[in-house]
Amino acid sequence: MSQEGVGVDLETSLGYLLKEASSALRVAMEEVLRPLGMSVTHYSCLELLAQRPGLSNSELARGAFVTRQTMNVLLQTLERDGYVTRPAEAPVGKALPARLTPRGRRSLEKASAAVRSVEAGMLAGLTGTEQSEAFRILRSMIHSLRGADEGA
Amino acid sequence: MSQEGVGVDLETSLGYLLKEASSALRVAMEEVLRPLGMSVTHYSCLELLAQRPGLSNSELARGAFVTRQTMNVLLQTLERDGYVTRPAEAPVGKALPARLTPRGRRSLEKASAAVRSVEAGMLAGLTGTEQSEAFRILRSMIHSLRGADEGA
DNA sequence: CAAGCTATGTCAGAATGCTGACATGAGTCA
DNA sequence: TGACTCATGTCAGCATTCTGACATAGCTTG
Repeated sequence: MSQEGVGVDLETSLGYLLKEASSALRVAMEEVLRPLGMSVTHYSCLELLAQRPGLSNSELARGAFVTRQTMNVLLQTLERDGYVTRPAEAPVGKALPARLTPRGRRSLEKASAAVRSVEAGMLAGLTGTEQSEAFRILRSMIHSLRGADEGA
Repeated sequence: MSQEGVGVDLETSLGYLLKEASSALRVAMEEVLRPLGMSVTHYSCLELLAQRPGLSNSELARGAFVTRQTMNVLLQTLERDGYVTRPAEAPVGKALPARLTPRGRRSLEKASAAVRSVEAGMLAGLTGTEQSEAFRILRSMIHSLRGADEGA
C-alpha cells in the first residue's frame, strides 16, 4: 500500500535536508576552489593552520572531519609543494606542529576570500536572528548526535 | 599579529558548523548501518526507491547527492545481489525505472528503523518550533547556494 | 525532415578517503 | 621501575566517488 504520491517523508526529514544543504555547500565551494586548483579538504587544512598555527596532523584531521591517515597524505603533498612546514623532530611527544609557509599563506588568501563569499551568499536570505537560531540549532544537533554513543 | 588565541572564526562560521553537523550525522548513520552491512549511499538508494518506486538511475543519483556514474555502480551491485530490479529495456527513452524486490524491501526495514532512531536522537533537544525554524533556514540556505550560479 | 540540444546509461581511469596495522612517545598506576 | 593505556605518525591495501568520454533516445527548431 501507498505507492506513488505518498507523503514521502524525505520531504520532511531534517536529516535529509541537512545532507542536502551540506551537499549544496560542498558543490558551491568546489566550484570556486577548482579554478584555484584546490580541493575542499585542501582548503580546510590551510584555513585551520592559518587560524591555529602549530596544529598537529591528528588535530587537523579532526578539524577537517577526515581520518588522520587522509590528512597525513594531504599534509605530505602540501609539504612537498611548499605550502606548509613541519619540523623534522617532534618538540614533545610525536606530534609535529605544522605551519603555513608564506607561499601557503598567499595561496590561502584568494581561496579564503572565495569561500567567504560563498558563505555570505548562503546566508543572504537570513536575518541576524535567524543565523543565531541556526547556530544554536546546529550545535544542539551535533551535541545530540555525538552524546548518544559517547555518553553510553 | 594575531597568532594563537585569536577569534578563530571557524568557531562562528555557519558553513563550518553545517559541515560539522553533516559529518556527525554521517558518522552516526554509518555506525548503525555498518552492522547491517549497508553504507549510507546504499541505504539512501533503497529508501528513495521505497518512497518513489520507478526512479531512474539519474534520478536516484540526484536524490542521493552523488553522480549518476556512482549510482550506476551501486545499482549494478544491488541488482546483482537481488535488492532491486530494472527492466531489460526502457519503456520510454533510455531511463530504466528501478524497483525494490521483496528482499530489498525486507533489507530496508531494519535500516530505515535504525536511521529514523538516529534522526530522532538528533532532534531530541529541539522543540517543534525549533525544528520548523531549522527546516525553513536550511531550505533558504540551499536555495541561496543553488540560485547563485543557476540564475546567472 | 535534418540538425542540434539535452538527458540518459555505461565504461574506463584517476582521485580521494577509509580501514587495518605497526611502531613510538607520554602519562598512569601498581 | 615495569606494565598498561592512549594518542600520534605513517605505511599499505581497499573502497568509494569522481571526471572524462562515448553512444543512444527524445525533444526542439529551422
